[in-house]
Amino acid sequence: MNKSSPTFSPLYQQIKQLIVQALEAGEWRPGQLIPSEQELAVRFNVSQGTVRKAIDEMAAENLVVRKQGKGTFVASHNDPRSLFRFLRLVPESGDLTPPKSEPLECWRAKAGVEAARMLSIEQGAPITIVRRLLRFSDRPVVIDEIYLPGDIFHGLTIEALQAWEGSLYSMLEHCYGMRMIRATEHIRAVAADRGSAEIFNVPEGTPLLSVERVTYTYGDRPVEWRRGLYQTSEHYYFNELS
Amino acid sequence: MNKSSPTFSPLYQQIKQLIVQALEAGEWRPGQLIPSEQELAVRFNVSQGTVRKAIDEMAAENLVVRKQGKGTFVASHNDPRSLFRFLRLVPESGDLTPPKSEPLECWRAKAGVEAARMLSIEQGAPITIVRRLLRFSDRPVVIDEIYLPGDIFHGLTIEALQAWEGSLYSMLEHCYGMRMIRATEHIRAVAADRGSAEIFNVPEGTPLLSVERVTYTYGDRPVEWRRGLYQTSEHYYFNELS
DNA sequence: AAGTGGTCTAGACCACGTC
DNA sequence: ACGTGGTCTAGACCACTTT
Repeated sequence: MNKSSPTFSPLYQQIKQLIVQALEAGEWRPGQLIPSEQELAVRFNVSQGTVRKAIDEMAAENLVVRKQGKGTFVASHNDPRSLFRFLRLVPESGDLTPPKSEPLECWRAKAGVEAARMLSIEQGAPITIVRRLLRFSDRPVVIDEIYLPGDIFHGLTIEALQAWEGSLYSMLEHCYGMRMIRATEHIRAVAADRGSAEIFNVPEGTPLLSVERVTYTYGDRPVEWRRGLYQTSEHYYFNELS
Repeated sequence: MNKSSPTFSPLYQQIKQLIVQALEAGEWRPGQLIPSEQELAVRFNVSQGTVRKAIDEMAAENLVVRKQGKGTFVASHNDPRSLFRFLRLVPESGDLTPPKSEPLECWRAKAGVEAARMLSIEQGAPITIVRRLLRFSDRPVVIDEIYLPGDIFHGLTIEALQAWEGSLYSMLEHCYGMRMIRATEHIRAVAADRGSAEIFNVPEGTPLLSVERVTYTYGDRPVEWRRGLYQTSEHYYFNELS
C-alpha cells in the first residue's frame, strides 16, 4: 500500500505513531493497562506481529511497560523504578533511599532570551520558576532552578509542591497530564557562589556540578528547562556508556 | 527442548551467546562481514527469524552493525561514528572535529588496592599506566590517566601510542584484539591541583570535571580503568536520559 | 539478476498471572 | 481454564546494494 512512496514508512511505525497519539490524547492514563496486542491488531486491521513490533519500540523508549501474563501498561513517574532514570546522583555509601525535596521558592515571570529558546516559546511568554533543595539523608546535595512554560503548568504553587509526596515529574504527570519522556543534559564543573555555598554549608568557590537539563514530552516538545547544582563530595553522577 | 527446565533461556538468547562467543574467539574481526542470517540459521539449525532476533539484540548493544542490502558487520572503534560514544565532551562552539591525543607518559607498575578492585585482578599484578592529553582545536581540555592490566596489553609503549592515528580504543582493538563494549562513569566536580592547572593554563583550584571510568569487554570483563580531568569552561559533558 | 537485511503475515506453542 | 505477552517457525514480499 506504500508502493514506491517517497515518504515510505513501515506499517509498524505508522501503528506506533497512532498508539503514541492515543497516549498523548490521554486515551489511557499513566499506570493504566492498554488494550492487548490482539485487540489493537483488530482495531488497526494489521497482524498481531506488527502491533508487537510497534509496542516493542515503545517499550524500548520507556513509553510503556510490558508485564508478561498481565498486559502492557502506560509508563508512569509514580513507578519507583523510574526515579533514578532522570536523577543520576548516587551517594558514595550506596544508600538507595530516595532524596527528600524541599521547595524554596515558586514565582511567575516572563521568559528571557535563554528560557524562550530552551523551551521553544515566545520571549516574554509567561513562565513559572521553581527553586528547590534535594536532601539525601538530610544533607543538602542538589539545588534546582526549574523553568516551566506558564500556559501549560498554570496555577502551580509552592504549597502544592510542598504537599506532594513523590517526585516533581510524578506531580506534573498527575496534575497536568504532562509526561516527561526524555531529556538532554549539559554538565560542567563550576565554583559555588555565595548563595549556594551557604545552602550547602561549604566554602565559596567549592567545585560543584552544574547540570543543565531540557526535558521533552511526546513528539519531542520541550516542556522543562532546569539547572541543577550538585554537591559531589559524598555523591557522584553515575552514567552508563553503551 | 527446554521443557520445564529451571534454567530456561529462549533459543534466540542461546544463539546470541554462541555468536558472541564466536566474536570473542575472533572468528570474524572488527569491521568484517559476518555470515548472513540465512547461513547462520543453517549453521545453528534454527529458523532465520530466531537468528534475526539474536542479531537484533547484538545490534542494540553495539556489538554489530546492520547494513541493509550489504550484511551485518562486527562493530569497530575505527568507525568514526563510535568516537563520541565514549567521549561525551562537546565544545560549546559545536565544532565536531575530533580531538588530538598527546601521550605524556607510559610506565609499568603493580596494581594497588584500588586498581586491583576496579580491574578485578590480583593486588600487585602488573599493570601499565598511560597519561595523556587531549586537545580540542589545539587547546588542552582533557587529562587522562589510564590503567590497563599488564598481562593483556603487554609491550605497550609511548612510541606506539604516539605513532597510532586514531583513538586509543581503536589501537587496543587492532593491536591486542580487545574490543571495548560498555563502560560506567562516576562524575564529580573537583578543584584543579598544581599539575593540572599548569597543563590547562588555569588558576589552581579551578573547578574541573573528574570522570572515572571502568570499561568492559565481552562477558562484562573489566579491562580498563581511567580517571579523566575535563576542563569545562568551553566544553560540556553531554548526556541523554531516556 | 542475485543476495542481503527489513517488513508483514499466520499459526502454533510456551511462560506467566489471574480467576 | 483462560487471557496475556513471549518464543519459534515458515513463507511471501519489499528495499537496498552489488554483480
